[in-house]
Amino acid sequence: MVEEMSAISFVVEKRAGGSAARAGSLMTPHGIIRTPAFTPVGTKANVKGILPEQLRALGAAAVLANTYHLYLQPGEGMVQRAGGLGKFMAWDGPTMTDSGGFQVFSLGAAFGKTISKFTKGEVTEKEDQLAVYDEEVASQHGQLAVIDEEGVTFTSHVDGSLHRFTPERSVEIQHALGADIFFAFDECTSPAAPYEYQREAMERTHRWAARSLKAHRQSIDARKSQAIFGIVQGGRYENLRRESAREIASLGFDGIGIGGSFSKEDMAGALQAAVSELPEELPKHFLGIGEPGDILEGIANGMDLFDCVAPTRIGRHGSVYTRHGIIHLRNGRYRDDFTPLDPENRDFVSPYITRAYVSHLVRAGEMTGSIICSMHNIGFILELVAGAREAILNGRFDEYRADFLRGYHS
RNA sequence: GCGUCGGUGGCAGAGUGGUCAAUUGCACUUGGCUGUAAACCAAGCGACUUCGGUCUACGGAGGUUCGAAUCCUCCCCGGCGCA
Repeated sequence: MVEEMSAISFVVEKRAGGSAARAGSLMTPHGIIRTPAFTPVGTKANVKGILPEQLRALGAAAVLANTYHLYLQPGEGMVQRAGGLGKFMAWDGPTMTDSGGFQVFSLGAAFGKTISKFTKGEVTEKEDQLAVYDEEVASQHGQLAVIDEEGVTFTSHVDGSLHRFTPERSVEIQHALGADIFFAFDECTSPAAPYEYQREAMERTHRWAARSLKAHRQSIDARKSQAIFGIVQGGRYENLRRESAREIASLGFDGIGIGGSFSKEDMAGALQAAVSELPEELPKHFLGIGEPGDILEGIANGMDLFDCVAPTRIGRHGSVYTRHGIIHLRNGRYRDDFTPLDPENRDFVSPYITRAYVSHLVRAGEMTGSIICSMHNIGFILELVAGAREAILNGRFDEYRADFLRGYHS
């Protein structure tokens, strides 16, 4: 076997005693990411409402952007001419790009429906029927993405034009975007899809993974400056997760992404099954996760990297994380609440800004309210994850996690 | 004083004889949001209810009618015009 060069390197520095949690360092061409780490999502080359220097001040190490969105607007060529994603958005730290695989889901099976990455309880029969990709269903229900063996055909949500992604095309675009780490093109399935479909999609994702990797290896330049992560799928089924992990691990990626959908109850099991089949030394990214509790769950199961839109989305919509759970600033009770956003949080936003003030801004539709909440939430999650890393290094992660959860659900 | 137009739920503003407890927007209340079609989406928003309804409501008081937010009379209030 030929020695494969990689643009990144990862070392595990400390393993927790009671769980699979570990602390490490991920060296990238644009700096070190101390793990576990949370990377804020900057889909269209910006973290909504937040400037790069503010991100840095909040403690973010890296930013994750999106291939599909940047391809449509402003086009990967524009980003390339700017000198790559980081230069383009004036972020000098590490960058990552998602492959567009999530849009196969969000513009496909999930289009026009209420289903998300997570199921809560049973899925209705109607949702179940619509949870797989089918050209006929697509035309009937207005889906913007239709899948086949070779790739995915998208209708642009921006202007309705028709586009085609294949694994090779996704890699080509991601090379132009130039992030330090990017993902193989995959199919993120609906949690409502039945077992048979999860298997079919997973196997297709494996074929796409091999094609993505092959396409990446054909570019000597890209291999010097960019790393590629393969994505494990398999939905909420442990046997599929195990099988997928084995297959993706065998291909020789620089790192692993755990993708797809779960039901809340089965997440830990699916994760454990996948991790048990993955090489210890590879960095592992839990795609699209998440909520504080889910991040801690991920860390406990050996995840090193996380990304999620939740901090900025719920923040923009007027909700913030606190040590005692999420609060909705739109609620009437906060109009006269002159306490800080989260009295127990140390980030630079919450100690100085009152709930009453943010409540006013949010009610008045002022973007500053959304920005404050987004900044606070990103700061909160970054602090949570940084605290987890500290705890792992000090050998008391389990205690840290238990303490946090006790407060969060009180 | 005369003429004229108008007074509808927190606000704006539809409706002009039954299908009106009253369209719609905003405000308000509460949910939701996990690799961002999302500064978004959903539900509720007179009172009581055995959930079938019952009662009180469209400036006020009378009246016409089987039936009135809608038609008539008087009164009160406001805009505009003329004295």
